[in-house]
Amino acid sequence: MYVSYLLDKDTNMYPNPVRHPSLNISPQNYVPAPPQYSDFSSYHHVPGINSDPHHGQPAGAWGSPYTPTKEDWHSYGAGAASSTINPGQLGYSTPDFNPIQPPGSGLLPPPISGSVPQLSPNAQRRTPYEWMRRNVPTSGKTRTKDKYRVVYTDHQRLELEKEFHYSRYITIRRKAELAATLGLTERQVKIWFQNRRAKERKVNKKKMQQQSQPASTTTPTPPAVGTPGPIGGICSSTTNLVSSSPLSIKEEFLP
DNA sequence: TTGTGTTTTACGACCTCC
DNA sequence: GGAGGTCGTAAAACACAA
Repeated sequence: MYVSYLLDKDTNMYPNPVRHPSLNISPQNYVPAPPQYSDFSSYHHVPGINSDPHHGQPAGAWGSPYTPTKEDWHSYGAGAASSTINPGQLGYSTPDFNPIQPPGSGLLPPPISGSVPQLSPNAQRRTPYEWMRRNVPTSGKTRTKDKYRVVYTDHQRLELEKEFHYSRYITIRRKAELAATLGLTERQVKIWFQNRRAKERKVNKKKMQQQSQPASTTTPTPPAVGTPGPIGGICSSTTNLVSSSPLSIKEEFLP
C-alpha cells in the first residue's frame, strides 16, 4: 500500500522500481494502490510507537482537527534536544538497520526474511538490507566537510512518509518519538518535514500549472476542495498549503 | 565510463508567534 | 529570544542516456 505509494505515486521520486527492491513487503500489508494518494484511504497508522493520542484517531483526512495538548509543547522543553551527534548515523552502521527497533517489533511488519527472494534484478543487493549498508554512517559532517549529507534508509523514509501522510506538521512529541525510533535527530526529522512540505508544494505548483494550461480539449476537473474522500481531503489540504501562510498552518492546530 | 538532469539532505536568511 | 515556519540554494546521491 504505502510502499506502492513510495514507489509509484511519484515517479519523479522513485522513477525506477529497481531503486528500492528490498521493500518487498507482504502484499496483505501493502496492497498496490493507484497513484494520486488514493492509497492513503487504506493507510492505518501503525500504532507501534504511538503514544500520541492523535494516532489513535482514524486515519481520516489530514485536515482533521488536530489538537496537541499543551503538554505536547512543554514536555520536551529541555529534554529531548538534538545533540550534535547523530544517533542514526551511528545506529545504521550495522547491517541490521535499526538496533533500536528489532525486526518485527516496530512500525513495519517484520522485515523481509532471507527466504524472500529478491525481486530486483539488481544483483548488487544480495540481502534484504544490502541496500541499507550503503548508507554508511557519517557523524559530525557539516557542509564544509567532505561529506555532509547522509542518505536516509528506505525504512526511515517510509516511516517519515507515513507520518507525513498522517499529518504534514509533526508535533513535538511525535518528532521525538520518530527521531528515537528511526535513529535520527529531532532536527533531522524537522528538516525532513520541511523539505517534504516544500516538495509537495513544488509538485502541487506543477500540477496547477499543468491544469491551467488549456491545451487539452477535455476540461480538467479541478481538485475537489472539501471533498470528504481521502484524495479530496489531501488535495484541499495541500491546496491550502500552497497558498497558505504560516498563520493558517497554526490554525490547523487549533482545537 | 561519463555527462547530465533530478532528487534528496542540510543549511542560512528571514518571518511569525509565544 | 527561541522555536519553527517558508524560501532559496548547495551539494551529495542517484538514474539514465550516449
